[in-house]
Amino acid sequence: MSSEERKKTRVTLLDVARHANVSRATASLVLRKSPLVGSETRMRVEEAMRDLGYVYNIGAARLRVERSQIIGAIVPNLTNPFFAELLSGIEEIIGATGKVVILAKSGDRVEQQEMLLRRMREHGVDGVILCPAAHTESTLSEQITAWDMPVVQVLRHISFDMDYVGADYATGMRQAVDYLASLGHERIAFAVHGPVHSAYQERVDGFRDAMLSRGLDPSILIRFPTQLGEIAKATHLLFDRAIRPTAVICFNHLVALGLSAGLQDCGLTIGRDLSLIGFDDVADAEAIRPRLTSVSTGPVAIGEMAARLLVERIADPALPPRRLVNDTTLHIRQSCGRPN
Amino acid sequence: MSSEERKKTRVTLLDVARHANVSRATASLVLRKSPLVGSETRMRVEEAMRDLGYVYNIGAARLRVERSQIIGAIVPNLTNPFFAELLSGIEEIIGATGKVVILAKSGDRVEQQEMLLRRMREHGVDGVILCPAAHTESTLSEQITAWDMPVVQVLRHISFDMDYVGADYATGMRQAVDYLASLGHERIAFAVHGPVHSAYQERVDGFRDAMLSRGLDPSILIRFPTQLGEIAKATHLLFDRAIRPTAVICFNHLVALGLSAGLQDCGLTIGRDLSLIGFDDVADAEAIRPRLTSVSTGPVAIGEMAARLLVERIADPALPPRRLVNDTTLHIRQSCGRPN
DNA sequence: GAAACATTTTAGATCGATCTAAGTGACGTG
DNA sequence: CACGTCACTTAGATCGATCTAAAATGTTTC
Repeated sequence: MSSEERKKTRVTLLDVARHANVSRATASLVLRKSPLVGSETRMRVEEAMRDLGYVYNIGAARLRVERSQIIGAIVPNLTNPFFAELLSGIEEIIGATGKVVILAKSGDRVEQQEMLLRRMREHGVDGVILCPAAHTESTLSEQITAWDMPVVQVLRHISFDMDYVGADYATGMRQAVDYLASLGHERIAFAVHGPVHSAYQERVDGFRDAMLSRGLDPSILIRFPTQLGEIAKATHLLFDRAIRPTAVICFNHLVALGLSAGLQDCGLTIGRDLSLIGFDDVADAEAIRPRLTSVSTGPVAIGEMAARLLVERIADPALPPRRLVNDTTLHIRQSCGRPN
Repeated sequence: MSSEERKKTRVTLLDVARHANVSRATASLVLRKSPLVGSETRMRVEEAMRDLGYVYNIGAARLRVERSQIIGAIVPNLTNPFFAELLSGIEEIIGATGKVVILAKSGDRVEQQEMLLRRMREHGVDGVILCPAAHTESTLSEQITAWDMPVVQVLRHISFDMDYVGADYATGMRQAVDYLASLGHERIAFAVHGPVHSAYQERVDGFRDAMLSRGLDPSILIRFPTQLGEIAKATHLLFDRAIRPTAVICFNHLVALGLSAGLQDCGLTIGRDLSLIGFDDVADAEAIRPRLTSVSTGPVAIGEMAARLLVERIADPALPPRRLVNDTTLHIRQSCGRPN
């Protein structure tokens, strides 16, 4: 009993081998489904594994072979459903390839992100899917290549030397602007918030380009607070300017939800008094009434694409860097009408 | 150059030791901040680490010492913001202790969950935070103790032999029922959905008890579809019965969002024509108008509690199993009024 | 100057897998 | 019957850390 208890040691491949009357090497071959072992032997070993309740020790294997079967995912934030959906896509694909994903949030803080990258290297991850924290220096990319660690950037990019998967923000913006323009809107505001990063810049640029190409004034950029509750309270910012917009495009789903609530709080009717277009269309946004016309960027699909890209990158590190942008779709619902 | 290239081997502790003119053992002691090494030596070694860009290899260390610094988290689903917030709490605490979390979703499928548990064992996780898939057999708990793997159950429980952290669903239900009753409601429905599990049962039981103790009919249980969009479309189920409820308590935030949307689609005014109480109050629910009166269960806090419990459990596996329930709070907002 | 002691340092075994290179038999062939 | 082939099987080194037990060094004491 006491000797049983002290012998808390896990079942090892050697135990299996002994139990099956073969060598450690043969047992290892069975484990890796090598065609070299005879079928009778194979069966005996597999039975031994079952009998002893053997569990493969990836950590030990990894020491020899250069593959940990772990990949990392670093996102700014998890409470934002947009990133949660992204992660869901990542986990789906990575899990299907038999790997496992280590999750971490940077809080959009560069030092935290640095710490996480180091921690992941310590764990010997095979690669990382990184949504770079705002204000990440582009030199990070050089460090990463120096470490030769496969990395795919998602949603935001800091360098052209690494793979990137994101949404086609420019087209999304154009879809939104075109639609509003087609309804007759001319004074269109872009309601932004959060830190500046590539995706922010692309949306702002996309907005500007789309507006200019229609001959409209692209300068109505209004900056809102970070938190959902605060955004709703700050709705008045829309009306504080000399030129009052007749339509608003929202930076992301948080701004969309916030303004949708805030406008109703002001007693305004969305779609009649003011047109509103959302961005990023996460699942919960379906529940907003009036239904939000919105540009959908497909976070789950982006996560899946990023995961696939990373897997390919790990398989062949020599591949030239690729950039994938997911198409956006304008879902026309009820939050837009003609200007008045 | 070519010899440099082929020497792609990572910097090891032995390299550091040689560079600092000490033995591997000493370098290892420095790494672990042992007080045994002289300060001059320590500095020399630390400098060598910096010079060579040494990265600790946790995997190798783990082979000797029984600690992988990895914990697992298994949830049914990630696109549901409730679980995302839970995860955020978990990551926060685990990350702060220097560990790392492996994330996986079971899709509420028992076989998938089994596969994930095995995979995590293969990775040698120090423990797992598990939200058991619906229909998980309680025998799983025996297996887990046989593996002697520290596990904390969250939100749902299948066994009293393992730690558990959840919300105080019974009290939450009582708060909701009491509040509605105090407004004069007598025909209160409970709108449920999803698979049956302990948390489901606790809510249903809580509802029944609370209703009975007020002398009210506890039998108005209405079952809704799984998807948000479907729920809204199924709103009519509320009115299909002989006795028409004047108030509805929602099983979770999905049902709350769905019905909130569905009722507005029916042209009803929430709070006047029908009172609605939400459950689980996730961040995005703030954007619903009229503002949803809701029982908040605090997923982030639950995640944090679970993580702390797991850390303690890992430190002392002999601890008796504990059960923690997080208090619920009724947030009174605008979705309830007197019956008419 | 030897013994006793404290302070640092180290050689070598070890964890649990994989990989290389070599070793068995059994069988067919010239 | 020696030899090459084929189909398996295996001993032993190896990955990069930790740990034990012992050695080297310096200090004090008698």
